[in-house]
Amino acid sequence: MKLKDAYFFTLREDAKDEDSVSGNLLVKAGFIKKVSGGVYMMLPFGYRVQAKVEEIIRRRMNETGAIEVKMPALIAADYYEKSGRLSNFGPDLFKLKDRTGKDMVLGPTHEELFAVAAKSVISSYKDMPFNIYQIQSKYRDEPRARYGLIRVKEFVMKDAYSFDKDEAGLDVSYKKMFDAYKKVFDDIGLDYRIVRADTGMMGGLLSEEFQAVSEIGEDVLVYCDCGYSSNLEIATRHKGVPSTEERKAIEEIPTPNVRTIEELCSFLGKDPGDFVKTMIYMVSGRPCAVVVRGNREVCETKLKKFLRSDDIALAEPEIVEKVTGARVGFAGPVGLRIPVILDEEVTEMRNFIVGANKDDTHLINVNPEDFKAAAVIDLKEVQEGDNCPCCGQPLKFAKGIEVGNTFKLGTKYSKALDLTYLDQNNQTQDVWMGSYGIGLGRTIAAVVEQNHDKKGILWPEAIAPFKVIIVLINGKDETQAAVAERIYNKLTENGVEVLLDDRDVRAGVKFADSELIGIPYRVTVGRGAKDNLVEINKRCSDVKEEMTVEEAIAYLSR
RNA sequence: CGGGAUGUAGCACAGCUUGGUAGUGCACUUGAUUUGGGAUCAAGGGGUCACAGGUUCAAAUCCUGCCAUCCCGACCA
Repeated sequence: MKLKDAYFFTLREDAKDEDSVSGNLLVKAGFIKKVSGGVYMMLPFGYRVQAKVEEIIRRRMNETGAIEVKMPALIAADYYEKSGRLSNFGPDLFKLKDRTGKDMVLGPTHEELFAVAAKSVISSYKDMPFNIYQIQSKYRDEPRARYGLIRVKEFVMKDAYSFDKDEAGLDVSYKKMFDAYKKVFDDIGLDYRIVRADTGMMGGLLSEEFQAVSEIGEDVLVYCDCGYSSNLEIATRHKGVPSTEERKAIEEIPTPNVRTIEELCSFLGKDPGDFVKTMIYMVSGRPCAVVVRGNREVCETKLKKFLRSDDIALAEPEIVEKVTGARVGFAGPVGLRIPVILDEEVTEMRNFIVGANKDDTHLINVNPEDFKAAAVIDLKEVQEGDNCPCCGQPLKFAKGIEVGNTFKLGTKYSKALDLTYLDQNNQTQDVWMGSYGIGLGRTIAAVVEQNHDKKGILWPEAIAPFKVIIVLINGKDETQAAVAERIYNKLTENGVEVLLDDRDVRAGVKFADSELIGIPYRVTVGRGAKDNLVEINKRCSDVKEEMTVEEAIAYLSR
């Protein structure tokens, strides 16, 4: 591509409405342009990068034997009604009507249609396994779009679905996809980590996330040198050592207007870890107390899983008062008449402090024997430094951007969608499904988050929009122009993707733009041209190397 | 959905408190001088001041409404 007559622009100033480094750089460098909140145009260079990512994914998918299809984005709502997801997705789903009033949705993900597609081919156990996938736009009405391409309302996703006759088959299909995903992200050159994740209420068997390590990541990754790796939502810790402290007599103490753990700590001169806090939740309309150590957070994912309900929320103050008989801030497990779910860590504690279910009052020297727990489970979030459940070493935390997810769905899904086959014994069986997604825009944004400097983007060669940019210093100098043209033609002939900056602007502008857009190799054609010499430098280093035109062509054609 | 901030030329902003009919930098056009790290000088073009009402002789400015964008929150007792 020659820049002079191309559709190309960059911005000199930061975009005022982009909050992330990647969003800002992609906008400044002219790769994307915001249309409205969470909706972007893909401009030529951005589109080229996306095409590169697509090709890498396509190659790795096809290697596994997966076959590409393309589903519509506009889908009759019936399909989602049947699967129960119309309500499940709730407000995140884009809903619309056609002119006859028929309800339609813009697909947020495509299990339904893929199941429909699979039905056409599956009737016998002999019809499996197979895997079909697509690269297509998804629509989700995010409550808050942000971070450039990272959280958007319309995005391109690769989604694949595997169909097997039994669990062993699913394991094989899953492993294939899992390995292919590693190759995809290795090819792209992303720094990522694979973590176990919650399977959610759709009832899968296993979910693993591919997380690009990044400070702006919205997920917390918990890991250990021993190999343990998990999303915070389901991470656990190694059990602690029970306290051997002698039991003391329970005692009521006045704590006027002390409502928060922090206030209580300064009031009593204790640490949050000396307290046990009690939170009143509403679970499908019924109150329930959740009890964890004072310096801990409740993990709602774990709670939901235990309660087998998605419908949980902290109770309103009025309910808390009704249930505990005290204002918010003084709830405790002793004497409560609602079910108490206790975090296992509390059973290791002795003589702790809890709310007394009485205004301005707490109890000290409380022990687990002093109240009844309906259940004792792990329902807290782990913290950095907690002991690894596998090896006991301190756990480490990192933040990640979820760029891919692999999912063993099992049969629950096919049951809901009535996807069955006949086995060797002429018995109807459920199909075992897996689903696998990669967010293209997120992947691109994550690459930029991980690969940039003050001057701009540093694309890994695998997904750079061009491999080489030729900076023609003075286009009016016929020798320079001829040399640049010769290199451009020769490289193009050799199959190298090359960009020629033949614009009639000053050299400084061309240098700055070449760095902003992050092309891996730059050829500078300037004063050396008359001696058949050019300069080469890599975007990722400051070293300039002078060589002859022929040497440069050979070097860049490798 | 709750709280906050912002909407003025293609981009980034000033002007608003104290109403008097719009400005700066970059970009753009023309000319000259420049020409290996975002040039200089000169002369220009471009804005129903987000939108809709209201107050006023007069509104970018004050009032009301509305839309959009961004931030924070949307669970810690």
